Amino acid sequence: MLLSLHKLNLNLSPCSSSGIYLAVMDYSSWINTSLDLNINLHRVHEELPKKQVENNFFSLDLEVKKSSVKQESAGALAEELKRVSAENKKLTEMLTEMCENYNTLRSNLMEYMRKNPDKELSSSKKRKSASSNNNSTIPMGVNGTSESSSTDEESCKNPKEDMKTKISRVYMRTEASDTSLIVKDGYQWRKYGQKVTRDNPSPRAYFKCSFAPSCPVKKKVQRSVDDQSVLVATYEGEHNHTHPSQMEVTTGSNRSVSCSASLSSSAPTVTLDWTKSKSSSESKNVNPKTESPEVPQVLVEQMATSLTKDPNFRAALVAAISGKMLHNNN
DNA sequence: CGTGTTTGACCCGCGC
DNA sequence: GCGCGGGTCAAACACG
Repeated sequence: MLLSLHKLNLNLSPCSSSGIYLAVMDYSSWINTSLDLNINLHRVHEELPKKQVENNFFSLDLEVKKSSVKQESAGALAEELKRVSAENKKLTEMLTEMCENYNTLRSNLMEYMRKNPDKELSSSKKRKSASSNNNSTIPMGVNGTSESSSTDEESCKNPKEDMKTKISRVYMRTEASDTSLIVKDGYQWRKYGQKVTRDNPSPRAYFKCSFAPSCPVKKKVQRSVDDQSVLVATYEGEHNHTHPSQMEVTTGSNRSVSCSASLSSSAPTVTLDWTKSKSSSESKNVNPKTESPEVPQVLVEQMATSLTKDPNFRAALVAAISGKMLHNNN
């Protein structure tokens, strides 16, 4: 079980801002996965002698080794370890399969979107000269993040540019008290300006992709004039580079999970950054691996909270770690 | 010291 | 031509 926990290295990476819906879908599936894992964890927890497990975990000084564990119970533990390892292997395989399915689905979706880029545009073209803050219908996603179709209201002002740059808009619900204009989309942005516009008391922040000038993408982030808890991010252009988290994966670096070095690398990796605190500055999260970029922060925190609050999960973690220790001591 | 943010100044398009 | 407003620049500043 410990092994599978270590292998949880979430790779949800929409290639562009238009992938946020996808990320939401994926994440819900991962929630289900975690629930399954919890169920299994619970079983492990029940089947292991809790008291002994906790002793093993909290006394790190080889007392465990010296303690008078009878050979019978040691044998039972070894058997249990074997069983848990098998279960872990099975879970890892399930996880692998799930990730493969996810990747297949995602690539299919990307392919479809690439082949049908005009379908959404055509509908928006019917709208005529909407106001610059058209919030009449804000589609909210599961996690409060959503995206409207690419708008052409800017193209009315600048038709030439619209031929080259793709403009999309993303709405993201945040805490109204949160004054930071941060939209976590996974990419790294460099803020280059901020303005208070006439039609909205909230300041508008201007960002460039940190890969600029090679990557021409810009984004503007401003709170909705109607609902201060909604951030409106307007993206201009398309990234001409891979997603930072994908780059991490492709380069094969794996720095995030300290205990995973000894594990086989066949399984997909999921990184849930539980240590990440609310940062006041998006760009300070320079480590794309720990950023869990396209994963909504709230969701991550909820998952982390639910897991860490779950006594079964904690006990199972204790069991797994102590099991590992025992295994190493043998 | 390098990198990113802040913020006032500047540029430019648009309407009058 | 002038003023307004949105967008960008770049020096100063903050931070690790």
